[in-house]
Amino acid sequence: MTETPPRRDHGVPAAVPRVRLVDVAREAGLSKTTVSAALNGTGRLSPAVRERAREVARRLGYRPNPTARLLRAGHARLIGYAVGEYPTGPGSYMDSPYFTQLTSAIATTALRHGYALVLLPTGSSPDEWADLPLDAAIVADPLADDPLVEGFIAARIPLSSDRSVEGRSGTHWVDVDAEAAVREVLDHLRAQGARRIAVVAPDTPTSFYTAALDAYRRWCAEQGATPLVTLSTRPGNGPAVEAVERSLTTPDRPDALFMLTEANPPLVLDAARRLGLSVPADLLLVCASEDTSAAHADPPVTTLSLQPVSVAEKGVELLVAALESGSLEPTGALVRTRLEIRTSSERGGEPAGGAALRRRGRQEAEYTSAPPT
Amino acid sequence: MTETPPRRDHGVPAAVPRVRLVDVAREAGLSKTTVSAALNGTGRLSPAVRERAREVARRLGYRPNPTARLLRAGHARLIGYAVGEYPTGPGSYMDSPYFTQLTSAIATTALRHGYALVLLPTGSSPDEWADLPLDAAIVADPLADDPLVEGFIAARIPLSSDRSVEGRSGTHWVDVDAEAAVREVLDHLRAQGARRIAVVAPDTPTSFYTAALDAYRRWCAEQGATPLVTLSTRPGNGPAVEAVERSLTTPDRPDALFMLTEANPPLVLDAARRLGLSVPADLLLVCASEDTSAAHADPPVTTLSLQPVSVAEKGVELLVAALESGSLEPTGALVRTRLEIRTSSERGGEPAGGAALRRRGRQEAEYTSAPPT
DNA sequence: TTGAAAGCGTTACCAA
DNA sequence: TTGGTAACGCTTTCAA
Repeated sequence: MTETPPRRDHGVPAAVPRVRLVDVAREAGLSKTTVSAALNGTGRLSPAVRERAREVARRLGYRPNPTARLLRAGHARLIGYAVGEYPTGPGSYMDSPYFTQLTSAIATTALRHGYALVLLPTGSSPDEWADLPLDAAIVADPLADDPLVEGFIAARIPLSSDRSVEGRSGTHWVDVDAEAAVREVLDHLRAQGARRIAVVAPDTPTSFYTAALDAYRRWCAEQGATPLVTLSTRPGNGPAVEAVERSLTTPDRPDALFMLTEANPPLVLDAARRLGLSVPADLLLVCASEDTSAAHADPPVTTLSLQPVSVAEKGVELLVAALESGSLEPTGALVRTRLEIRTSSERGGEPAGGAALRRRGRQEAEYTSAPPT
Repeated sequence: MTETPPRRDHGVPAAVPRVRLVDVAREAGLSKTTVSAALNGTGRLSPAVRERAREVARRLGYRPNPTARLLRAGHARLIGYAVGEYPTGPGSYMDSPYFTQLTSAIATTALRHGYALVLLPTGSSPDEWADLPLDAAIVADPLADDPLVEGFIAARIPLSSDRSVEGRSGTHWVDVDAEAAVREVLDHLRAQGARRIAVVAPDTPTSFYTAALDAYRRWCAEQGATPLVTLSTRPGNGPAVEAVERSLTTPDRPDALFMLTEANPPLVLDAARRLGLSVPADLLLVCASEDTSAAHADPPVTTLSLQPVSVAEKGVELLVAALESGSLEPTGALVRTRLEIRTSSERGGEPAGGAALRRRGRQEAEYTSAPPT
């Protein structure tokens, strides 16, 4: 006989009492075990029984309880995700194309490996996610002594983050090769004839920007050049544009600008234009940005991509590998950036307007104008 | 005596056998019940015992198993989130400021109500999330007969989406008032002197764009004006800019442009400039966009905000209210858009460059240039 | 004040 | 081939 436990509802008033495995079993005149095997395609069951169990389950609208399965399975296939940067400021990290692409790619990659991503609040305390059945976590751009990072490590939850966690048990890191990236940009600008290369960078302790500024200063020292650094103190396009204006109106007016601060490239061009500077004739421009508008700007803007997709993939892969193998061995990887050279940083490049005029030549036939009513 | 069940490891090789409640109980010489009460602050325990239990738990590094608590509690406080638009195209929905702000706001609002968001893949089949213990789901901009929407409804998982789910049991909808939005924009442009208002819209079946185009055509009919519609067929800034160029080179050249397609506003200005059109003197411009660069463009661009934050808040609130009350009663809400009028749509507005020249006057002292090395 | 035992809903082992 | 029973780890009722 199958047991018939009396149901004692507790908690939220359940509108419809959920159909459980026992309910299906009772209705089908089978045992829980048999029905479970039938639905999961496991065990050795006669086709007739299997089909009957399935039919009854379908008829009753049975849905296995995910939480119960999770408890049995011992893992939830859930990865927590948080971004450490800009803990306070207005406008979340989602305003940055770098972070949106990173977030999107992490979610996609995790999903491909069978894990779903749980969005955690920036700057939250470890207690808030203690009730979530997370198998692992990813913290992008952690703050110094990030409470989230420390919390996950203390909870022995495998963690993927940046180089600041290097070597700690159960952690994995991915970082961008800032040194190489900066050198590539500066060497490129110098080869194009730039002699006074200014940099606009955000005033954050984020590892990439710190490392990038260090690399810039080293490069300047090697070249015997004067570092020209302007800091943008708050996130957002407004402050970034102001920083550009300040940078370009310096006594020793630069002949090239390397925007490390993430800003909308057309806006940077606007700023230069307002100051009477023609890009690339008077000013070479390179923007560290993932903004797709760079390619369509006038002139198209050279960008340094921090390759958020690669960072995401590597971070997830290291984490998943450790998860599957059960290893606590820390691992890490360095990702190469990508310099996409466009007109804005090529001495002798076409001035603004050129590309557009050409484009107007091959007007497409897709135009649809509704007829007069 | 406390039971001492032999641990039989199964599944992934656990590097460190997790500390369970019984382990703490045994070590402290107490029962599971007592330790549980001590840690949760429930029951009536002597301060001494409570402290001892806590001390032992701390010493052993005990972490309650979230899944087990969830099974008891009957809910996971997890909300699934997916976006239906652009199921195939390259570049995810995360490329759009509207969706990033929506996503960010939904996550924040949900968290504030005690729910965490689980990112689901766009266009996934219902099987893929069947193992996730979701209490509810949100599908932004669902496709027609979206499999995700149908799956959630079939699984009796409370759902928040757009108006297409209106009236179905356990569903909630939030939509933007497209009709009112379009009328406000067109009336504004007409009041500024526009007579031939062109529209560029994406070629998607998304409810907002469909409704907006309908409203535009109705308005034109009322005014006895000719609808001038150009469709941008693919997502992204490139196709949007091309559509703008097509729209502005029409035989009956428009004197105002209403960009429904989400594009980077400075890029739209660029396109107009390349065609020899000065904004706002020759062309009034309004962009439906959440892009913050609109305010900093030259001239600043008037935007129609679809208020993703309001949409997010309302959607989550309706869902949470239903979750807490256990009601299956469908609910819904209409959100008002917001027209942010700037120079680009004001006849007689300041030409490009003006704002910047003023700004250069009050140069700030924040500039930091490193001294020569 | 403390603790034994009964669930929560599922899957896996092993006996019938 | 099928089914009883014992976990998974926790909270809670109820009896001592």
